[in-house]
Amino acid sequence: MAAEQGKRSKLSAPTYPTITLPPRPPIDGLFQSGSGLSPGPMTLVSAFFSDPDSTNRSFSQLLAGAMASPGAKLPYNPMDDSFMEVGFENGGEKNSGFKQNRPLNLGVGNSPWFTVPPGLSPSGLLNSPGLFCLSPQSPFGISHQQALAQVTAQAALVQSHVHAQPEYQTLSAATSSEPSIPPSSANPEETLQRMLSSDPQSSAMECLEASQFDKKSQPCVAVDKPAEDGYNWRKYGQKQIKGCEYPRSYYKCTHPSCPVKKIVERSAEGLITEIIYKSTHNHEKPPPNKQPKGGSDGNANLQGNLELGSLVVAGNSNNLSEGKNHESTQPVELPGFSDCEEGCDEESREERDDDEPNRKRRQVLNQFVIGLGNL
DNA sequence: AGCCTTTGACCAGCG
DNA sequence: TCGCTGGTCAAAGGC
Repeated sequence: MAAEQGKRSKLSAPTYPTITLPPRPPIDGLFQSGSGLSPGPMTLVSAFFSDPDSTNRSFSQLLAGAMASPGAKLPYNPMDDSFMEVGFENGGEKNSGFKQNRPLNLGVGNSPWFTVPPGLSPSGLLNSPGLFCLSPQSPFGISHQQALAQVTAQAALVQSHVHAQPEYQTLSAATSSEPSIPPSSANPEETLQRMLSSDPQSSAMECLEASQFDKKSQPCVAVDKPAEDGYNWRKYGQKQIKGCEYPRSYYKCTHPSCPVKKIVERSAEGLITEIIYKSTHNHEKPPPNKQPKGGSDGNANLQGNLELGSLVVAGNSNNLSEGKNHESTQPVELPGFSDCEEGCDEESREERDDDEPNRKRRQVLNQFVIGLGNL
């Protein structure tokens, strides 16, 4: 294992991408409440709506801002069949690789990131009752259908691109030649209209209506679902890692003879910061009726919140036929979810972590995203 | 009954 | 060689 750790460190040391944080004024205003407490997702959403800085920004604007922002991409995670927004910057020197890959400060950055958690499909996110229970027509200024359409369309773009490139396994960086998702139209509403016309999601509102009724009374609680990726996982171990407040969890794919494992790491705040995949699925995803119920996978039992940190993929589930060895792992950071920006070393990260307001901001936004994804 | 998580023990690599 | 550390095993219990 130390060997593995060593490998990871070597492989991910100085060259893997880091993140550039685009301006993020509207979100910052969200965290100005002086309570110091982390509100629940819905509380946060309410705060979002009532915040003076955000009242003039529609949800579509926020989405468009995220998508159009220079670092924003929606990399497709072949293991999870999901998309995440990822932004990169060119290789800031990092001193030791693996552990360097911490999420960027949420609150410190300035971009209205709207992040789809790993394993949570955009449609899943937007279909979630937690999002739709806000109101049929969101105060953001666009309908949930529109939001769904936009995210789904963006996701589809990435998916088609990634699927065309089976070698893709480490969530390409800006430093690579991989084309990124083109920014949304300068006019987000126009973009939405185009997407709506091409990507009808009529079921979304049906789901909304049903879920509103069925789950209205359910608490908006963030549960730990590291990656709802369509595969079934069995937790086979948990280890307290030195220097980490929270244990690292080890999962195996439950498919017979499938060698895939994943390691879920947490930040000091108990939030997931890294999901490391090892090896390659030698099977297709289980059919939907054999997948975990309720949008959960085998990890649903973990406690705590979901933070979107970095995703490390060792191996390529789409690259089944080639039987390549998948020793390499390459962490990929998600913008707005890392404690560390370019050139940030351990020392400066600790300094950031000491920044209590920023830490709380991160927690709040994390919960926001988590809430949307899990409700 | 089957599958899951939990958790302590064990093992191997590294300094 | 030894202690530390991380990864895995496997028994126990829960759902």
